Amino acid sequence: MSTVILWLRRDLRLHDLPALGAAHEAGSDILPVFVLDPALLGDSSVRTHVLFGALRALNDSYDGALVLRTGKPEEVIPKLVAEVGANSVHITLETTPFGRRRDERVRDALGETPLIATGSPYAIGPGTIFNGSGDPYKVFTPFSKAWRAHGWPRPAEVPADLTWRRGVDSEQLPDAPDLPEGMGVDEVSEAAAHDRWEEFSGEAVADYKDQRDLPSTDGTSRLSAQLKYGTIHPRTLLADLGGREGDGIFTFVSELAWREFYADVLWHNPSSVWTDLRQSLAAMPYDHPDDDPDTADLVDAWRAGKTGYPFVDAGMRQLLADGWMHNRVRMVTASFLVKHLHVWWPVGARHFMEHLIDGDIASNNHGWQWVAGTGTDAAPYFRVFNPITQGKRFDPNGDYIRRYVPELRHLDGKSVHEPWKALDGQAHGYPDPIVEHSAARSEALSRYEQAREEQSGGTS
DNA sequence: TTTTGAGTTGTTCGA
DNA sequence: GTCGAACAACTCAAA
Repeated sequence: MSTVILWLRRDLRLHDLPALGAAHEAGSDILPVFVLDPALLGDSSVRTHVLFGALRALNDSYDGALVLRTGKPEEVIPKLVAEVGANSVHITLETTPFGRRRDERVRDALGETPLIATGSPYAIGPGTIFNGSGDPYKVFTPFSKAWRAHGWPRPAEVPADLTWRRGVDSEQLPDAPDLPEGMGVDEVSEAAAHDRWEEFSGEAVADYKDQRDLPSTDGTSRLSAQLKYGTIHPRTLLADLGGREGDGIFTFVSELAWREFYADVLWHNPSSVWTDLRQSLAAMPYDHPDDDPDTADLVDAWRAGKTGYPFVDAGMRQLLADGWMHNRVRMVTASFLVKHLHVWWPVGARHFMEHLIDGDIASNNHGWQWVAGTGTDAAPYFRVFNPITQGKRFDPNGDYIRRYVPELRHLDGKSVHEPWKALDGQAHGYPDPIVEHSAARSEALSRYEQAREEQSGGTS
């Protein structure tokens, strides 16, 4: 029996894995391998921590057959092919700019041995859905309609008679980086993903439309990190939902569609990963933390959750405490950095990517571009989130704020949204606002005005 | 080709 | 307090 390699990356599961089926159909023993690529492991110690947990769980579900190797994939994979005499390497298609370049290098290095991609991390692979003119969609709503109309493939079955290739040397998984003191993150594994999905899809999904915007509740699916690592696939979720209808389910499916939309946008515009997708605000004057100590201080305060705006600070501290931030609060904190502190979005996107266990480059960076007004289907420039109003609307009783900002726990109810108005006048170590809202807002609008005049070439 | 309707997530102001 | 209008202009998608 010959050997085929199953090189795993963002697909750390056993079930509903088309690449596994494709490898099996080659009629050979399967050698599953994960490459510990130093270029990736340095990105985020939090994500490295959850990745290692996911790999341990994967090895268990693969009956101990998973092989680990450290190094550049374009060196490790061809070497392993030669070592075990593999006749092909199977992968799930990678769609990010980094992953596509890496896979091309590996393909080149493999020479005659084929690198075969089956499936993708998405229900419908990026580069599949086009509008009536044959162009990629640039607006979410029509994309999502076409995406729904296209339909989704059925989940893939686990092959009944899998045989793993045995006797190949594997490295020990290194110790995972320690999490910061007091930090707790959700487990990322196929079992944890299915447990959470079962819990969420049973009842909570029906209330998703109403509950998803309230960060004090458990109203979201909290599956983002599982989807990022592929411990569960969106095709599985969509199939489970089957013909179920309702506002909650429709809204949840829309969120899956957003994930697919941003992946599609990035697929067609790889350079938009760290640069403005649209050039309409190319002339925007930003403040730069690397050039200006005052701006550096403001950005540091934002990172630490010490802006003096409770809803913003709760979010930034949730990120540091849990490796995750509620979506509503991601928008508010991102808007604050860009529009209140006047800092270019990649500065914030990098911070999020460093700390989010779900750090997904397409969703994260295009979410930031949406906020900043430089992305596809972006928010209009005059839309500046009011961090106080957002807190009052989406955390009316202040429970979320008190959970993450202990200095404010002595304040009851909604008084927590404006601690400077508190009668006791005691700061309890909580900072005053680092910028004044209406002045910061006016400044943002005036900079946008400058950028637009510059862009149009006008001198008025 | 031209036209037309529409576009995740909001804020502020004034009646 | 509530409510509606204004905030700009542009691009996209489809008829």
